[in-house]
Amino acid sequence: MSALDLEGRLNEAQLAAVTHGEGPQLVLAGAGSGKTRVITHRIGWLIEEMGVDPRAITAMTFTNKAAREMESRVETLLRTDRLESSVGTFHRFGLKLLRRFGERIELKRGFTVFDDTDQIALVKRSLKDEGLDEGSFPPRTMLSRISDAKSRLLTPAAHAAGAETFFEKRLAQVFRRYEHLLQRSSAVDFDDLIGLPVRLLVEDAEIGRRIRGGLRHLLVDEFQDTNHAQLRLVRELIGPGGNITAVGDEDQGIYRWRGADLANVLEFEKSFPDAVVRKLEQNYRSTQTILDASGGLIAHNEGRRGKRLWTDRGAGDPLELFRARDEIDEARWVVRTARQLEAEGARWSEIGVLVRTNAQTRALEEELLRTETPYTLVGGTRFYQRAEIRDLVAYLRAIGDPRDQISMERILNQPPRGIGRKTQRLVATECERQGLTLWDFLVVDQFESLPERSAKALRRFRDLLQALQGDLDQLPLVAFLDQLLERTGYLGLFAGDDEDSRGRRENVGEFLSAAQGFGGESESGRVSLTELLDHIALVSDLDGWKVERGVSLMTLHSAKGLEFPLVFVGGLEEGVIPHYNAKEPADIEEERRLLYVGMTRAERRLFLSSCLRRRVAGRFQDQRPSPFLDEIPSSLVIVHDSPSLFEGERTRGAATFFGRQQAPSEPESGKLAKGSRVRHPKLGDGVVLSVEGYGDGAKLTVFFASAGKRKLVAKFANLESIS
DNA sequence: GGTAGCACCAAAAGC
DNA sequence: TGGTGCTACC
Repeated sequence: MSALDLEGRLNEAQLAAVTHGEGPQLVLAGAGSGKTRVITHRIGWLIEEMGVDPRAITAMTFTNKAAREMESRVETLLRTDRLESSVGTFHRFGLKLLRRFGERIELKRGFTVFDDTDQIALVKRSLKDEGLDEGSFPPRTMLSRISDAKSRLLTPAAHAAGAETFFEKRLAQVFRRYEHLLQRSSAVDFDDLIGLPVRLLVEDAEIGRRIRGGLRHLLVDEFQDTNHAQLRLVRELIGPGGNITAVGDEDQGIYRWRGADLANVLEFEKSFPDAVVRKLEQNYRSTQTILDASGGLIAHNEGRRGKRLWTDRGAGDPLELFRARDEIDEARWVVRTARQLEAEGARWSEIGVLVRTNAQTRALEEELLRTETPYTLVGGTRFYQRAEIRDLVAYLRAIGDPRDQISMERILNQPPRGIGRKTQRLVATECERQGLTLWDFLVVDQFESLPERSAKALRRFRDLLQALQGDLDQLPLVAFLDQLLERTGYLGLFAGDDEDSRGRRENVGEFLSAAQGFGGESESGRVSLTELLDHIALVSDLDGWKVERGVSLMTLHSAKGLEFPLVFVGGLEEGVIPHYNAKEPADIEEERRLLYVGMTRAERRLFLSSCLRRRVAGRFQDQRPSPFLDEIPSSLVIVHDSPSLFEGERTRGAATFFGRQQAPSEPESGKLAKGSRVRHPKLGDGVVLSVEGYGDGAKLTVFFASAGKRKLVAKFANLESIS
């Protein structure tokens, strides 16, 4: 029937979601159940079959990557190369509205978007202004509390009203100051990109009508990651009975600490009373064994609507759990196993190694390097966070908008130009006294209270910026950037021949080429500058990451949305996952979901590992197995104990420790159970590490003091049990 | 004004 | 253990 051949491409549940009529629907999409397929096909269906104006459709995601993927998939589906619907992140959507209508809520034109580093700087400044010290009020904590308040759409006043404790009251003070400084810098933060559009929609009836009028269908991806403000934005846009398709999976909500509220999914009908709720339970990614193992785990969570994933791909191999002596032993096993899989035909890029914390990657990286195994560490230091890049961005912002205090201060003496700490302090008090911004102070040029030397340096700096402002109006962006480096002599900072300098020079070069894409030849740089800065603010490094570069090593958080045929999850220990900071039941549930997300990344095989002890913050610590291991059906897991557990004097303690848990999948094979001591006529005494199969045909892995690990078939090995 | 060395801290990270 | 931000010193 349809040009899109929906019936041929979709299963029944997907088809129902795609062809849903008017009104709200919630699609509970299990891991690997084809949720992107549903969203893209629904967009296609609305346009192609329902004749909806593409421009009246908006799809919101959380990451640029997801947005790009979604957009290109719809384009392929509709055989077009420029989709007219709007597909983008929440924040990009918000920013677009603010750039268009921001003046209606007193936003200055050309405002900047502050990222988290700027935010921290702003919090530190607020603390200073309020006379509070960073020791008792850690900026990071303060910021996350402020962000938390903002993501619940609280104003400083509303927040202050609810403040009772001493700390809360100080927090309210900092919050108020923070907002004030933000405004004075004519900047907005990420929370504002959601919160201010809500205000716009609520307070300005006319603009609200215009925005709503242009929007007929709204699709939201990863709904379990939305916070209160985002839910509110969505509701203001489309209304409680509107055409929203929200797709999400409460079992994959791992951003509670960032303000995400699972209730948005769990109690969806409260926000959208007539919503139709559908479940996608057929999985197209993993084996049934992997689904049952992860399903067994997640079933222990209370806060869920419940799903049971199934596949027609067959059972597949059991999971393997390796119990290592320490993280080095663990890393060796992971890498050895990975290399073995590669030797058997897997490609490096088909292997994903997932861990809870960044610190865990160290041992793994060392082992990967040692064995010359190709790998990519996903995440890590971000390009736009590097000092040299931040400096350049600060220049661009300060030139674009001299009121941006934070940026102005950053470049004031970078590279050094005679405006040192002392001068800066003098200038700051002077600004304060006269009630001027730094830039106004420079322009007014009343430097009487300053030493002549400083005054000269300040004038030189002001003239430099003014010259650059002129350049910006006359030159296209790229030429302007060259001019910027020229006039400031910035690269002089990295003139050296050492590796560090070279790297930084390269980064600057990379930044220039990234800027190439913005603005044509003829334009004045000013227009494209805003675009470039918006882009930088909204883009992260993870976006540029490609899979083809070897084994992927990353945290569980960054693994979300990815899949690998072969997956390792390391550090299944109490304190690692669940992390020791997770104390409340809700935190534990989130940790469980995190492991669930990791496990469900696997297509064919899943390997788990844990350590008996681990170096934490530089010292050894005894580790207990993660309680989550008990929640995975034991019949689906083969357990191996590290041979190194049975070496030397550690043998006893280790054996007792692990003796508690028997390898679950093996039927009793008489005396030859895992852990039992045996004697071989030639190889001498040993310990059974694992048993696969049963009876005479069972394959044993035995560790012999004389010969190391050996694989034997019970029938032929002639083993004698000893004790 | 620049920098070496030391104290301090260590969960995750999207936009 | 390693990375980072600040102080003390040159």
